[in-house]
Amino acid sequence: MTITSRPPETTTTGLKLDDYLPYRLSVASNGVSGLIARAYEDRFGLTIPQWRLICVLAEDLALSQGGIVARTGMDKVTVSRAAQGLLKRRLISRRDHQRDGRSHILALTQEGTHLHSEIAPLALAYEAALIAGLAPSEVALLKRLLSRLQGAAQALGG
Amino acid sequence: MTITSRPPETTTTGLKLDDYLPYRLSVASNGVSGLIARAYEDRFGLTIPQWRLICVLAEDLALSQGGIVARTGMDKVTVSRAAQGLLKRRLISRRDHQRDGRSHILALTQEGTHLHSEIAPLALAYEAALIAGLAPSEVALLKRLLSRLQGAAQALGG
DNA sequence: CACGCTTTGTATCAATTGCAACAAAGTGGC
DNA sequence: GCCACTTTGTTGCAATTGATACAAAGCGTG
Repeated sequence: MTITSRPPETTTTGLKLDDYLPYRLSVASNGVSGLIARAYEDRFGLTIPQWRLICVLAEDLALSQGGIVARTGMDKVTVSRAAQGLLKRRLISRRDHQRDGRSHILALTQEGTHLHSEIAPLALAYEAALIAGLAPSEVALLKRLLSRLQGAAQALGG
Repeated sequence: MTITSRPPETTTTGLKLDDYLPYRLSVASNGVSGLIARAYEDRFGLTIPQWRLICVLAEDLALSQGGIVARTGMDKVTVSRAAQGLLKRRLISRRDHQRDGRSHILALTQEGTHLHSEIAPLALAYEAALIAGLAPSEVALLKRLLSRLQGAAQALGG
């Protein structure tokens, strides 16, 4: 909530938490992620990683797990577990790769495709609600800035 | 990395992961948080929650744990454990509240204040590096938009 | 083809997280 | 003043997470 009036200032350092970008970013992201995660979990029994897999496969049709890792930056362990969960529910299928016995090709089943088409409008509605009141140009700028931050973080540490 | 060229599109739904704001927000935030977390952990042995407590106490001088929860939105368990860790290292002190025997007042020790003044420049340097190349007006807008998103998420979900 | 090296995915483990239950203290109606 | 209700902070527990180690398969040089 961050309600309280903030009287005394001691810092000579010029660091104020409420103005510190990484903090703001984290708080905003946690709020949004929490909201979305609860929605998917409650209504469809999907975790965020599972939902991401479904989205990626809906876009790219078929990928190996390594391909999903490259595409999303998720951890390979996370992808592996998400894939196992989706497999159990038969939302994705898993064919052996012809040329590479280690690798498998993941793709949405019909059921998975159906679920995706069912959830996508909800996801878009959430996004729309979040950005309600913002000008399209502001949203575009926001996305550009987020990419920039992500790139800078990666360059600095990754 | 998100390197690959993205040829085939199957979605009739208009949902593209790379363009989906909650996803972008989460990826950017994780990248930035990870960077910062590693820096604090490696160089000072502080977790992010601990660092937040230090910042809040540097700004507000003295607060109960409940006050910190109200101020930051952190979970009370997280605050409790962060406080325990800082207490063990004598970076904060803990006086009994006069009127309320359940509550304690946390404040930075001299050592804690010193550590804060040591870390703050590093924190600011990271922020500066992240937003290098952005116009101040863009940064200001970014912060406003993040607040907006956070508020919207809270309003939608509780 | 044999040997080392890389790559793909899984399993194991330790740390972090947040919810729920709890003890201790405070508040208020009667 | 007593009894129910709230508030503050801690503890226990179960789930999630990611780093590490690993098995299985491919690659490549001789």
